[in-house]
Amino acid sequence: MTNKLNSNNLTKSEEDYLKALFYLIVEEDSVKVGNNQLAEYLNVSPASANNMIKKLKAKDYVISEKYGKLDLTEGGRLIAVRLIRKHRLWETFLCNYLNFTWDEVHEVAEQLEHIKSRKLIDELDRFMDFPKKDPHGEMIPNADGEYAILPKITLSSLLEGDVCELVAVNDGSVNFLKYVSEIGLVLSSEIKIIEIRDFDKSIRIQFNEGEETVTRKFADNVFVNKVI
Amino acid sequence: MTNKLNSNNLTKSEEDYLKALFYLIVEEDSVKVGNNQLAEYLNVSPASANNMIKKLKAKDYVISEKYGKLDLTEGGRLIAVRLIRKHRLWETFLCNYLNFTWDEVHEVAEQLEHIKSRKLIDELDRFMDFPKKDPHGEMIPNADGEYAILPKITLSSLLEGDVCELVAVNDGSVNFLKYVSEIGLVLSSEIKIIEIRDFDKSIRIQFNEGEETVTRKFADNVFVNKVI
DNA sequence: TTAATTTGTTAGTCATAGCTAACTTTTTTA
DNA sequence: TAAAAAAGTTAGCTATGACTAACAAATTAA
Ligand SMILES: [Mn+2]
Ligand SMILES: [Mn+2]
Ligand SMILES: [Mn+2]
Ligand SMILES: [Mn+2]
Repeated sequence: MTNKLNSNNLTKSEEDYLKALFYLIVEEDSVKVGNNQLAEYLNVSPASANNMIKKLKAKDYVISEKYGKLDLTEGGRLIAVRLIRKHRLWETFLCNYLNFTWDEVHEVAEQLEHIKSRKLIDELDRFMDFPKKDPHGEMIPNADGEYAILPKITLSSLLEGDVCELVAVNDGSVNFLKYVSEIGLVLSSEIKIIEIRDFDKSIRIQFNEGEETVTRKFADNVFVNKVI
Repeated sequence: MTNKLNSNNLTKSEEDYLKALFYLIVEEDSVKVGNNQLAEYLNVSPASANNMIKKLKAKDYVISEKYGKLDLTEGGRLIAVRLIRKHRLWETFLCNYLNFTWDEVHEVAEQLEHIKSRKLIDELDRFMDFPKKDPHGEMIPNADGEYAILPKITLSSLLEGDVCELVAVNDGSVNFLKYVSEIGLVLSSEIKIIEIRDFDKSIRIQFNEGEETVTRKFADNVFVNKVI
């Protein structure tokens, strides 16, 4: 019932809070992250988040002034990046070796990322020959916690006539991911913007498998590399 | 932070208690299992075990009368067997694909066995082509919870002149497992009993890689198949 | 610049899962 | 068969991490 094991001593909850903070601070472009924002992201009450932040401050993973915004210390950031590394490596393993589809992996990876064993994750990395990207196109941090964030240009930021390549999807809901695959899009699909309709800003796109009209909300969740 | 997911709803602790009960009742030959015995096995206080047993009885996984011995219901047994299946499949994966040695796998499998995903474990099973035994020679239950217990004859039960094959080791400590490999024994090694010394019941054995004298305690933890 | 709204904090409660100390029942031993 | 020992139970405590309700501070709008 005791639980020391490898490296750090954080609980699953503490880890999830640090990871959430990292996403809000680094991944999303929200400059300042507040307590209630964190609470909402994690689906907990503001009181719960406040409570946990207090603990993480005591452990020196988080900094903030009373009533002020939140920030991660270097230690906190490192734990978060390692979690993301584990999460993405597991997702890659599930997709590439265990017949999971890209919309099925997140839920299970959310559990697997908390397994404490340095050797496990480094060997898994080696076994897969050090993959660079996860099934959603996101970069996998390396064993030293180095984390390359890929430039995030959304499909919705392009103009009529532009051509781009699908590089990643916003690590989103099962619904969204299923939708993307169902219309025939996959990572590295080449997409041309045919028309942006004035009426509702919906976007007509063309790609290998045909043409589709997608909403702005859809396009906001698709990251691309502009080609033309 | 919520945690429903696949199949059952048991906590890690509840699962570990059911698995422990299963080992004590089925694997070991102790006919009757008591509360304090369970507590000792799990390194918790008798009060803690008693408390958990109460919960597991309420959930209909355990049966016992007040001050009486413990038993698993069919439901409790099934959960335990599924845990053992997961534990042993993960140990097999760690050994055969991730360069873990047989003394390193248990600790990590103890965590991995609690990951809740039917698909994950069945696909892992398929990926490894449905292995029958784990790295310690123990049988892996199949997806239906069918569990073949292999007959457990210990090396210590043999007589001078007998020849046997090492089929399994008692799922034991890192110290023991390291010792076994260091003297050169592996699963399916053929072992001949050269002499049982009267003085201290120590046993002189001969096998491929040479000769060794082992204690009775050692021989109690080695399961064999008598050949001659 | 005051009032309303949003954001953050505190206090107190609950469930889980440990613990110790004290007690009761059962079993063993003398 | 009575006393001692072992086994099992209960009560009451702790820590973690949720929650709600009430309150305080900061920000935004009137
Ligand atoms: Mn994910
Ligand atoms: Mn998680
Ligand atoms: Mn094991
Ligand atoms: Mn376990």
